Amino acid sequence: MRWGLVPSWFKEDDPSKLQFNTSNCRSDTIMEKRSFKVPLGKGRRCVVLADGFYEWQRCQNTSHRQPYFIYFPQIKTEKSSSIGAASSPEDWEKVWDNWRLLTMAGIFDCWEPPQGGDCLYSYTIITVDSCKGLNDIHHRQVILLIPGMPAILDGEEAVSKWLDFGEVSTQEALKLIQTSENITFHPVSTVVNNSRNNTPECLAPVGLEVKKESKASGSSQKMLQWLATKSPKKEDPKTPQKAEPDVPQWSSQFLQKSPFPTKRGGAGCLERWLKQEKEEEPVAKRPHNQ
DNA sequence: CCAGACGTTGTT
DNA sequence: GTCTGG
DNA sequence: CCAGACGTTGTT
DNA sequence: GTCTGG
Repeated sequence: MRWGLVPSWFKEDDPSKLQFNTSNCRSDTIMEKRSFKVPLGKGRRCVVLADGFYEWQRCQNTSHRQPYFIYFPQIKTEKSSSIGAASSPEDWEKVWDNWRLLTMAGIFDCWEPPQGGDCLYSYTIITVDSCKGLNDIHHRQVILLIPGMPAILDGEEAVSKWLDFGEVSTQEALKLIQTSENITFHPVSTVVNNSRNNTPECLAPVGLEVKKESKASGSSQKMLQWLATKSPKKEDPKTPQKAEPDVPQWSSQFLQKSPFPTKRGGAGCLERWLKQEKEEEPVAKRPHNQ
């Protein structure tokens, strides 16, 4: 699925021409936004998985912005109870082996290219007010981190309910969209500032940097080396596929032939349902008072 | 009725 | 200053 | 969010 | 496609 919801009514021939941001969806106005309310009413709810996400702290009197990696608290290891610059590479290995992925609530839609072709599935991530923990005290310093954060579905039950469009009405599902306090974070290098950088260094803990880019120090150095060699790959660093001779408007990476392979009927049923835009839905009529 | 938007982040 | 690409 | 482009002619 | 603004 493509990040950035492309509404089903979008008229252009290339989804990249969408002239407004749909990467996120404010939970407080979700029912008054055409681009989100309609697919939500059709039960098009999804869950977005990620190791975590980044936020930048605005510092007073400087243009420097400190990035943080934010994620679910992880299972404790015998040696350390938290992840930080002091953690050893060994601890990190165990943590990564059992990493609990962040589960964020999203809404998706299906877009049929006007010129024909497979439907494009795309999604938006719902945002909520930031939690206390992200505006809290850290290293004796008050850090005012962020005003908003993604809506986190904490636990299997919340995830299941959010996905169960048949049994859980939009009204009920929206009750799952609230600020979660079950989150932790640590500062990371400004290497993450450039989105072209996609290396383990992006999420490695660092001491709060002071001025210029200081080299990673001591244990941090060792850990980075470990991350570079043994950590799970975040993406294939290989060269991008060379362009096809006759690829039309958008990159083929955004097109899926069949997001739900018709294996044993069940998925095919969902696939069929996804394409039926005119059918009455089994979901209760949406409420207007949230 | 028609025309035009349809959205979020953040803000010196 | 504003928009696109990642 | 941040980084980086923002443009046209014509082509080594 | 659906809603808002004029």
